[in-house]
Amino acid sequence: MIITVASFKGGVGKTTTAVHLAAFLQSKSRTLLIDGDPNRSTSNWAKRGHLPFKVVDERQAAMHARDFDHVIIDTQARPEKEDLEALAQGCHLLILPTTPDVLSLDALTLTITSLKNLGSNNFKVLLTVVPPRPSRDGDEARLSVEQAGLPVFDRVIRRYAVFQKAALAGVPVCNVNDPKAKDAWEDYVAIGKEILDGEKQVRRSTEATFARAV
Amino acid sequence: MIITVASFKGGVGKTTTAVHLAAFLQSKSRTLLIDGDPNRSTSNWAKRGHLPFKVVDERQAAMHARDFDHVIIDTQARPEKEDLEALAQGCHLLILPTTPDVLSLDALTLTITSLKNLGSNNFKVLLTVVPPRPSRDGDEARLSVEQAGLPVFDRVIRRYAVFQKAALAGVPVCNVNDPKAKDAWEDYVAIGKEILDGEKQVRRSTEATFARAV
Amino acid sequence: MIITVASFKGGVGKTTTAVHLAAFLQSKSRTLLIDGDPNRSTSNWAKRGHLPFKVVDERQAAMHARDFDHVIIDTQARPEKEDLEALAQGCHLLILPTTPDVLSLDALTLTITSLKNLGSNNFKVLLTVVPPRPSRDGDEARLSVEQAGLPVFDRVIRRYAVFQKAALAGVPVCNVNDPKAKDAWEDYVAIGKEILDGEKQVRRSTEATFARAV
Amino acid sequence: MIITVASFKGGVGKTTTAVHLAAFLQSKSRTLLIDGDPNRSTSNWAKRGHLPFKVVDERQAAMHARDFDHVIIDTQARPEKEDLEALAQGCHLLILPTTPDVLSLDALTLTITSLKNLGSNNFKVLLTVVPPRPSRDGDEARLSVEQAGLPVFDRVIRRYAVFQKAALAGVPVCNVNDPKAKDAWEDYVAIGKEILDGEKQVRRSTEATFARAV
DNA sequence: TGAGTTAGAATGGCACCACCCGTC
DNA sequence: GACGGGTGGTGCCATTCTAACTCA
Repeated sequence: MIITVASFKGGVGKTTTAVHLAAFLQSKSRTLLIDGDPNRSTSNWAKRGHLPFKVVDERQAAMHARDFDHVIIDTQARPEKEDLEALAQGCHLLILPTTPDVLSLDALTLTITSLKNLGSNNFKVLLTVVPPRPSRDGDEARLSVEQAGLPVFDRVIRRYAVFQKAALAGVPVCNVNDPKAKDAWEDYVAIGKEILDGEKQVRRSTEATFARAV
Repeated sequence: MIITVASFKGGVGKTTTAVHLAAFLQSKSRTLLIDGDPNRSTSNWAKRGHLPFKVVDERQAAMHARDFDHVIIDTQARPEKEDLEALAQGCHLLILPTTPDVLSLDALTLTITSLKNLGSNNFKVLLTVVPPRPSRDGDEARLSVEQAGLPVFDRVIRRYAVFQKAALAGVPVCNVNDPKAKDAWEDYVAIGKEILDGEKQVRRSTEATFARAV
Repeated sequence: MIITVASFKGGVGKTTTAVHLAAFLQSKSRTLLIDGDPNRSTSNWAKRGHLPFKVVDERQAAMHARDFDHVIIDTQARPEKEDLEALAQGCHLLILPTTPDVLSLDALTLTITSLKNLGSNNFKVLLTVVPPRPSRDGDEARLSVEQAGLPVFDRVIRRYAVFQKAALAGVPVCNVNDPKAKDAWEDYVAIGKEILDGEKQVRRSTEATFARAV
Repeated sequence: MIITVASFKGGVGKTTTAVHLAAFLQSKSRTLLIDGDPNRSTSNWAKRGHLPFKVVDERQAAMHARDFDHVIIDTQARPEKEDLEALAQGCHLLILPTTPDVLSLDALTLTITSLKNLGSNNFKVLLTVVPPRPSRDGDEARLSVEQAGLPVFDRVIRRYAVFQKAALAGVPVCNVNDPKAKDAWEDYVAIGKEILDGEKQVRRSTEATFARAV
């Protein structure tokens, strides 16, 4: 499965998302992370410590892609509208992490609408860096995104300091010694399961269609 | 005075910084904000409510610039290394807002070092979205930036929910009805004063040099 | 006076026009050329030789604009429809150089019509790279543009090899040692005069309106 | 086999080389061309007419790479020194097309030397746009490159107008109706055979090494 | 004078850090 | 002595309550 992570704004946990989804998928099957971000943020993460999967430069994508079952692509920060379509067509699932603040949601809805109009249906919004209750930011953001007619992951990624600790240590959050590490990791595990479930569902419906056709 | 706000990552409060510095300077003298961000984030902020200063498109910069005493330029999100030099030369002060997390600081130090080597000395780092104590993130980030030999503002911008409220309302934070509005606004007032003090100091030293020369 | 030069296709003499109008206006008053083309074509022209006016990067526009009487803006190659309006509003006169071939004229009329509908009336088409008689391309192109209801400069810029020589040498044509240099330069002088005459006329009518109002 | 085509200057036939090598390899086995050039020159070529192989955007590389035996990557125009190493590591063979003029050769030797020092040995220079005899440019260029210790293809690509005709028609030269089409096509066929021979040789030596090891 | 509105104060929940303590 | 778990303190955020103010 090929998953692309893209965002219109930085600082929304794009790299964190790419790293942790790769970590989750690696626990299921051979996974490759392609670092397409010009700041090489994923490669730097790996360099500081150790990530349990292979990370390669985007210019080496074609060479390595065929040797892995899952490929996560961490893209550049600010895709143009026209880039989006290309990105969506280059993967099975396009994940768009977004923080629940006005500026990010603005940027999201403005640009995504064009994607929806293009007929792409292989993308999903992921709410990240969600502040703890009693802040209702997460719920409001979800509402706003759903009202725009965009698909959203059921689970959100909460704001935990342990994610920064993990970036500093160069490991995924599950390998950090911290009381909150488990909670943080479970957020991504839940997202990973949503992804795999979604894929199964797609396959089943495809097979059903195929069976009917026969 | 011409001030440019630029950053390597989004979501670090670039737009918020541009808007509030413009609001502060407007209280001193006629101020123009040039929206150079491709998502037009500043223009959208203004559209939702009312900002106490003029906002124009970057393509109209040359036309309006001469009518104002202060000009704030909100640039695009991800300048290349080579862009940075051009940006620095196009203003009296280049402000680089940064959040105190590892990924942002990485991006900052990597790219800025080249600026320092180029001999530019008209830039200053601004720590933004700093989490409250007892988190020591702000202090650690300051230390890290200072050790890299980069100039930093004394004051930092703290993480307050009221900033998002202000963005939503389309006004500067000082015009929001909220118990924390005053605290948030004072952070930017303090930065504004640091800027004006710095400018005075530069002028004084320039005049002194001139006087000596005569 | 602020003049923007924009075009929908490359290779229509956009840079050549910007450079020579700046050279003409500099002979009247302090003139600045802003290089807004991503390939930095004007800056490269200046780098190869010497231009009799100041050339700056677009990102330094706000800083320098106020120190000059005339500003010529050489924009990026391929503006979108929505960009056009912004460009038109950011200057006193928008010049659209066009070669007299079918493809260029097509692109021109299609896009400009929207400008006309927006009520902008501060733009003018300039026929460039016009082949010598007996080719009637120039006349036909003029007819076609006028029938579309678009304002055109009376004079056209003829196709002269000396323009390429000038670009190579990094100087305006008037400083090239060539028998045709004078003819080529006079084309731009005539355009420059049309521009200044137009401005005077506008001023006179504005003053007349004002007098009547009083 | 994964082949990357890169060059330091534009106008050296990078796109032409990528297209025709892909056309040749397609006649042997399933071949994919990845268009990594920001101006989408290859995609545009394909759009004008029809190319006998699949062309995809670089952002879709990971998705499609695994379904083809050969992959040709047409990279961006102006790689930095640091990019070169990454490019070389991302392919089995890095082809560097160069025209036999002083400026190009200069740029080539300067930058390549670093590659050679890095120990990369999977690259080869291809002389392109070589003018016909009696010009000795081709021979001199080959001499100069060989003296620099760089590997060069035995065959060169000659300058034929039919290449431009092919680009305009959106097909490979072999599908153009022109007396010179056969000659032009044979140049690339010869290069293609050199590449496949080289690969066989590498495989044989690898197997020999392996056999010895056993 | 009463009702609605608004500003300020108090409360509870959560996340973070620091400290303490027990165990190996 | 090092590591892990538990506890307390601080600060932000949202809610609720209360008090004062406005307007009819």
